[in-house]
Amino acid sequence: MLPAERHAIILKEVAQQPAISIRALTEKLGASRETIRKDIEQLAGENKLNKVRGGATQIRTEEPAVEMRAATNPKGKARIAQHVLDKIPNGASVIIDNGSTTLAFARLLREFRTDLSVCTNDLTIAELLGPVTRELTILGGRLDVKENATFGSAAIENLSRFRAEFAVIGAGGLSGKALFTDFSRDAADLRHLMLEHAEHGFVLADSSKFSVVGQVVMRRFPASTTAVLDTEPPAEVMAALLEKAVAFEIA
Amino acid sequence: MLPAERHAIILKEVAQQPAISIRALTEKLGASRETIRKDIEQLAGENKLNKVRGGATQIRTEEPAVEMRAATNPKGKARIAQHVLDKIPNGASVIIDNGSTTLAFARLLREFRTDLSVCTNDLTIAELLGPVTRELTILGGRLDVKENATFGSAAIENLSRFRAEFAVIGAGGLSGKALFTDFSRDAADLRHLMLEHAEHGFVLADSSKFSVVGQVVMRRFPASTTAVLDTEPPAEVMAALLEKAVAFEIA
DNA sequence: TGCAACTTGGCAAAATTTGGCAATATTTTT
DNA sequence: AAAAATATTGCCAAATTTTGCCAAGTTGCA
Repeated sequence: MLPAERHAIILKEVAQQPAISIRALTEKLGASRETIRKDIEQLAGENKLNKVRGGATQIRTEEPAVEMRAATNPKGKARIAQHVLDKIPNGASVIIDNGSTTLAFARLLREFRTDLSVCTNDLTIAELLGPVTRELTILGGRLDVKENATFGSAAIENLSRFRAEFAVIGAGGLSGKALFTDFSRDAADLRHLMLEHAEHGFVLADSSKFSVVGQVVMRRFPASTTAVLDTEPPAEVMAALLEKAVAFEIA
Repeated sequence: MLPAERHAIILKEVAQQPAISIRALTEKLGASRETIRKDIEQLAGENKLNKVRGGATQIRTEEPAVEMRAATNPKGKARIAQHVLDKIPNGASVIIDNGSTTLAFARLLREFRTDLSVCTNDLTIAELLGPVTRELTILGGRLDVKENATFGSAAIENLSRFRAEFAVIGAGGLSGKALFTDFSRDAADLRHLMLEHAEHGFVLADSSKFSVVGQVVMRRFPASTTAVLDTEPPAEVMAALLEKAVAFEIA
């Protein structure tokens, strides 16, 4: 059995189920633990799968739907939202990213801040805040139906004409290895640009994002950016944040 | 059985039912109580579920009620919409304006045309057509809450980068004196640009617009534009249309 | 024969199981 | 209804198993 054959079978298995154990693979492939282990090591290096103790797990290629994410850790998201809200003065201009955490932030805004100028690519947030903000600008672009938000080059171009005092963005995942990651290149690019186009940026990541790794690694944030978490992150995430000098606060 | 597998199954169970007992999970997963207990502890730490005595419960959140826009569908608008729809081939690109008549057109599209590329400034139409069109582009800009659509210089700039085979726009009023009129400069400008950026333009005006005169007079349409009415207009409107050489059809 | 890939063995680390005991819930008895 | 008896569960610590990782040995192939 050639290595390429094994790799193909391993990837097929991992595509069919969320995880596969080394033990199961040794039987299926007739190879020793160590060989399988090295196969997994290599495939993990190529980002084809995640290496975990005892086997491998599939790399999540898309994040769960917004409704699902909104149901995850609502308390943590609300606490983060309140923390950020306290830092935004009345009358400010704010760029708000698409996502479940930023949606929680928008819900708070609707109740307590009716004098803001808001710019967003999230249609759910836009319809939520439209009636209560002083002005609401929507970023045009290709509509992603699942996210109910716009992305793509048109959105980026649209945003390039816009500046704000604050940017509030989300993240797909936060891990020790890759730090902030996202599930699509489009989203990552747009988010980065949002940070660059604001005087102060906030990156919201609740604890359900810990240990989640998306495919796209976000670029280094501008210096004016602060990450806001709801709980103390795992040790390796904490170490990575400190090493990369990412400013962060715990709500 | 890998931890990741167990976690996935536990979360699936908890998503399906409001609560799940450790006892049931030990049987289903073939792991000991203590392992399950630690799994639940960890997942609860990530706020994926609630840890309770004897098992775990799902995190439930109140979902904001989705307000449904009351949709009346007058016969005239539907007839106009059908008339225009017949002229648009499958796979075409279409710019759709904001408004109630164009909304009727969009409803038809949703049922009969799932292979179009659509560009619109109307969020209601966007959410209606998003799931069924090949691609949907939203024009960015200032959100008009009453219209649930975007307008302003940003929308115009956005549109300047966009071209389509067809444009389907509405009108605020149609009268003998002023011909096509609108209620805001923003809307009129955007509509005119939509016509200019399409090979064929359709201006939809049902009979309820006949005796209405808006504040803003629309500029002369491009030659490629056809007005579509649902009934024969009053004599003076008819005369004006003929005099100004506006192409029109009655659905 | 030489080289690369694979296997085997061993040890440390991590995960899991097991058993015990206290706290809490449930049932039975008074 | 209160109290006692019984069962269940949480939590802790030790024992057991599994796994990772390293190094040495073996196999297969050109």
